Amino acid sequence: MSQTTVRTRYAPSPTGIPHIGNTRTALYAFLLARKYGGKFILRIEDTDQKRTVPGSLEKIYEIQKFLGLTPDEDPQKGGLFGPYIQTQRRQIYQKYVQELVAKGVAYEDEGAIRIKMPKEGYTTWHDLVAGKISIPNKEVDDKVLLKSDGVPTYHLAAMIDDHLMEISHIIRGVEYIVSTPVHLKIYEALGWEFPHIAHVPLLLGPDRTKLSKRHGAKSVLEYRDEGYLPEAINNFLFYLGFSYQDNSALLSLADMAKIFDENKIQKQNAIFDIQKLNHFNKAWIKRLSDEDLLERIKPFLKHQVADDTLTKILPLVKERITKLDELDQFITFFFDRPEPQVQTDQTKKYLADALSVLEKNAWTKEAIESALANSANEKGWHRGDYFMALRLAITGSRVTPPLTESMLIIGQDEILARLKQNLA
RNA sequence: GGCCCCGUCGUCUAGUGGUCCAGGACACUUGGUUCUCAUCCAAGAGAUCGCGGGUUCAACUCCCGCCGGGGUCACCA
Repeated sequence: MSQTTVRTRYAPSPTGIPHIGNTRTALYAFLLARKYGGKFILRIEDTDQKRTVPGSLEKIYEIQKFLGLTPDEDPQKGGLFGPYIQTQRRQIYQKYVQELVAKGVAYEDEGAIRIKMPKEGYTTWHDLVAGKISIPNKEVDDKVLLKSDGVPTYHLAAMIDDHLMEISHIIRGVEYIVSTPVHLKIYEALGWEFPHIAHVPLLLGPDRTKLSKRHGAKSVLEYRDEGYLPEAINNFLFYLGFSYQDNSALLSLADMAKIFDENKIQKQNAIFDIQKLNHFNKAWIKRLSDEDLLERIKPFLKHQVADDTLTKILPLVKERITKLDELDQFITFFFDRPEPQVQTDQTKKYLADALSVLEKNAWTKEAIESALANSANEKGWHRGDYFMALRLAITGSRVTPPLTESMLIIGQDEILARLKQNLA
């Protein structure tokens, strides 16, 4: 490695939308490159044509863009080591397969080329995550390197590419641990120096089984559509397998890159805990500036709301929502007059009183608040009950943003109308 | 099943022989602030450190066995 720059890669196969566990691995690869001022490469491993799902590539780009995990080199923007799509590199692999065969490290078998693995001894390496790993060679069979149709398998293509693209750190999932001896063998046979390697653990579902599509594992895109912020997702993923301070600090990608340590990635599988994600999302929403939140919330609104109105509403609700998609329902009463509530004799008294107060009162927060509170006090009424009756009549809900501020936004005429309607 | 990896509160973790009858965070409970909710503040509950043996004056920390979980055994990645 020595003086060479750090280059990491995220190499998904376009066989569907990567789920959030894969994305965590991508995040770590990204952070490692950023930490050392290196390069982060996105490479597409599409050697299994049969499993390729159309549209996957676009989704992969979409996820990276959404999270801000921008590659320095990828199929779109290119780079010095392209092409970055393996099926476009087929001729490159041929040369190395021949070299492997010539050296007696690989052999033909029914039209395919297999690597010849030793039958005894152990293959041992230092894994950045697990430490020393040792696998008996007899457990590793002669993997196919080049399929009979001339297309390379992962084992061959990924290793040739990692070397040619000068990858300094291979960061991938634990499922590749057992085939690492094959990869080491290829590097060794070709006389190349093996990169640092880290096998990061899995993300498990709440039932402790591997997160997968059939267990409802979602992609980042689905979380985005529910109203999770990219900042929150990154922050959550970062702490799921890495520890820093109190494990709840709000960190930007730049912050994370600074403190990330490839030697301190957790060894054990982590369980996906939606509550922790929710915590980060809520915290990040709260931290967003009103202007920023305004733009981000728009795609989630069914109501047509003018910017200046939304600007007034946002401060009242931003620390009351966990996800962006919760806001719309929360602010409905600002625009739609709720159905009249069922009133008791007592709540009618409250509303009639409030109506008489509000009809002639100055229309400011302080004036409304004190007038209403004073009136309730004079009658000897419980303020909470009094305001709740008002809240229900005006918003149709027991859980709302602050009442007086909301009233100001809705406007005096409409407020009076709603009260009258409830008294009718 | 063979091989490999892992095993501290529900969850994410701190912890590398004594300062840990185990600390923090999220979630949870309670109280305070408050017109509701949320925020914020405070307090609390929650882990016999997977189990059993060793080694040691002393182990969550070292060794062995067991159990549990996961990964992998494709011309998939």
